[in-house]
Amino acid sequence: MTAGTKGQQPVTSPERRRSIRSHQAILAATAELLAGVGYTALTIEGVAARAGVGKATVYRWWPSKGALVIEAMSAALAMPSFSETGDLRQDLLTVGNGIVETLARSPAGAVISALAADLMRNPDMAEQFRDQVIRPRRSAVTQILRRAADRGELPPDVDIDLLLDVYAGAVFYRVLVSGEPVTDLLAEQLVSLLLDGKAPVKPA
Amino acid sequence: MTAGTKGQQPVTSPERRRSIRSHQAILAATAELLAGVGYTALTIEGVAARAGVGKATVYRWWPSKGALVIEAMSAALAMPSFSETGDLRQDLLTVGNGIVETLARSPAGAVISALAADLMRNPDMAEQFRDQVIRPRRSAVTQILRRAADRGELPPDVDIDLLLDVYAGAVFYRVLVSGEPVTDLLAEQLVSLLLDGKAPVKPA
Amino acid sequence: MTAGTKGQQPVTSPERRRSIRSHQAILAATAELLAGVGYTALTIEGVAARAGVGKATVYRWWPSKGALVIEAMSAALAMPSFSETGDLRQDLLTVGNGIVETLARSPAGAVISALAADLMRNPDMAEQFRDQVIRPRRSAVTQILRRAADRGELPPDVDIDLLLDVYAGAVFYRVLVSGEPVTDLLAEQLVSLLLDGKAPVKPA
Amino acid sequence: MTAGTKGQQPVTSPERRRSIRSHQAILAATAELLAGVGYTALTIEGVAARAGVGKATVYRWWPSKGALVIEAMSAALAMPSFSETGDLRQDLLTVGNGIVETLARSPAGAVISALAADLMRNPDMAEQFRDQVIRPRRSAVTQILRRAADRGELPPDVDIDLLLDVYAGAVFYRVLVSGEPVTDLLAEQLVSLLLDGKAPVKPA
DNA sequence: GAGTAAACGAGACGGTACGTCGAGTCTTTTC
DNA sequence: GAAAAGACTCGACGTACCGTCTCGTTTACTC
Repeated sequence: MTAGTKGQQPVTSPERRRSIRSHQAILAATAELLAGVGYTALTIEGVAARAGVGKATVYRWWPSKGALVIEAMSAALAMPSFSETGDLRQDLLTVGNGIVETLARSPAGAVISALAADLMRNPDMAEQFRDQVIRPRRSAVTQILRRAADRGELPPDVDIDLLLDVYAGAVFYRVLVSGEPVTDLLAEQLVSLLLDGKAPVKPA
Repeated sequence: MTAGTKGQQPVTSPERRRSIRSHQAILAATAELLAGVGYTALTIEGVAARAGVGKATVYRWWPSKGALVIEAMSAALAMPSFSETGDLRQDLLTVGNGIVETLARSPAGAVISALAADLMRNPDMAEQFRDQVIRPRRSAVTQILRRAADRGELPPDVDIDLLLDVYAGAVFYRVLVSGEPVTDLLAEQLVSLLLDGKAPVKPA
Repeated sequence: MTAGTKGQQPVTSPERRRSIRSHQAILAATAELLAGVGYTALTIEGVAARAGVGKATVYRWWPSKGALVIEAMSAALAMPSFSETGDLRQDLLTVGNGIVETLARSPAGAVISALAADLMRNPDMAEQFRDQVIRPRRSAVTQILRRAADRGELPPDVDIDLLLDVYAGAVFYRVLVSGEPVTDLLAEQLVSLLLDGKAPVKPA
Repeated sequence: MTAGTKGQQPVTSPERRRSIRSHQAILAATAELLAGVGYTALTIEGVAARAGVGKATVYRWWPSKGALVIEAMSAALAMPSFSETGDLRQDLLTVGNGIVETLARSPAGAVISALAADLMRNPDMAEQFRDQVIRPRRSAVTQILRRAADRGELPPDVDIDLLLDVYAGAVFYRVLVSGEPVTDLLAEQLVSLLLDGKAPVKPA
């Protein structure tokens, strides 16, 4: 089960980890199974078996399936590739397409959705998720916007977090809830909304 | 498991349902357990027991836990209360606060998050969810915006669906992923963005 | 379950049976399923389905699976073929081989074994079984012995029932419990024991 | 279902059994339930519950209800008490009454009857049954007869197995099939038949 | 020949048990 | 002396039948 996170940190400090090999085999097995069968069908038992490891070894280092998956995902998920052009609109489009790509087309989107339930009920896990997955990726993008604000392309007091939440949220919601197709157009419409203040209009 | 939606409709037409009492007891039990223990910890076995019904009776009419929960939720979840003032900004704020309320503060938000994983992997269930939960609620709001567009308060070719996706998505994403607090301010910022085209700024 | 025989007779007298066709379809289906899947795997549900009949119709006329099977068996099982030669030894051998044939080689043996458990716990069923299956077949053989006793080939006060029990019992026990092979030799040894009073010896 | 004995041995060698306590609790619970509710009404679920053990633990070590019951029975059933007097007739009578007692009056008879169906369809189980239940008890009796044959009280080439099958078979058959009462007289008649070669006669 | 009562097919119902799976804990064995 | 192996208790899974119980819908016997 997902809960039971009483012992939320590894009981022993990571340095004590004897078998780095086991540790990595577990993460690798997790990543493979995530890609293969998805989050829900992934079991600790299966991870242990595939990693050639006892279940207890998994439980020693990770308190829950979610925690394990988050760590595996953060190791496997590519960081967004910087390619800052200095043109805010262009950069934002690139970023947006990256978001679309990750959430709507890669397996990561499905995994994040599946994590959602656990994240809501488990603040520790939510914190870990933000720490290891969201923040590193966001901060790269935040830099871009920060610099654009400094250049005057955005209001100096722009709420970058909100701006990104709007951006990612729209994509996420489409994929998850409304089920509308997510196309490249979406990124364009969103950039137009955020930069030009144009309420989104249907394409001609 | 959650999936397995091969037979997505009740095998027999609903008219054959003999015991309306059972049927409703099951939905009621589901709603109670959702509120009590949440989606993940809800089991068909528990629903059947609480409803005083055989497990087979549940399985006869609903193909999966998700389908059952969606139906129970759509029955239990209040429709947004209209209070159209004719002032678009005001109406949109009201709508927005309703969304915030539902997603961030009521149990419904947690349930929807929990459903997310299933919705991604199961198109039938996603369709049912949109049909029974999203569309009825959205269409009410869509009317408001439609009329505002007719009045000229919005561009005539405004993409209402996208607009709503942006709105709800931002809230959803905050609650679920970024974990930022969701306050009344959020609705204001979003309305400001959507209507005035102002990139969101941090409050003074 | 096999029990639950509270209403052991058909509630209504057999003359009221409306559909002789149904009645016979049920017996036929039972016989087919007995031959096909055996007693244990035979279900009332399966019988009803194969007979194109509602389950209730089966329950209306037979109180239990066992009762149904006994009736089907008694209808299907051939009576021992008389071929009395007047020579007791010869006749007894023929009878013996018939018993061996029925119990050890035909499906009937397996069915009777399977019924055993029910017969022990259910006197009504045991009585029905003796009435419909055992007695008719035994009485034919009893006649033969009776006549042999009259001719003086057996003591006039011979306990025919015990004699037959010994005969059939030995076969039955071999098949069922000790698992020794049951060959034609067995009948010979038993006849020799019963007629000549020779303790059985191993064949040369 | 009763069958399904594909994996007839415990998958792991018995030495791996961790909890001897569990193992014995299961056998004890089985014996109690056998005595209490009988074979047919005995369920693995019930055994597990009464033993305070998970169902899976039962299934881990025994492939079927039958196998479990056989082991429990062989542990619980008393061995025949030797009291060899050296007088064959007397010893045989004692043995016979023991058989009558066990098959016709103790619960063991009912259990064996109930096992019959499974034994017929499942050679592995039949073998286990003979190994653990029949053979140990028979060999004791076989010794007696063997010695009597050595003393010349029986033909040297007497077929002891058949002799015992006749003996036990007659009792078994009476109890199970013909339903005639099983009295002490039966043992006498059978001994008389086997030793004196007297066809059984009705008592005066 | 119409009216009526039952028996009928169909199958939903509340249940019980099935045999399997995975969770998370605990113990034994191995390196 | 950690970690592999895996047995353990527990609880839910989804399925199969049980025997009972409506449902309409045929019959086949009255009148």
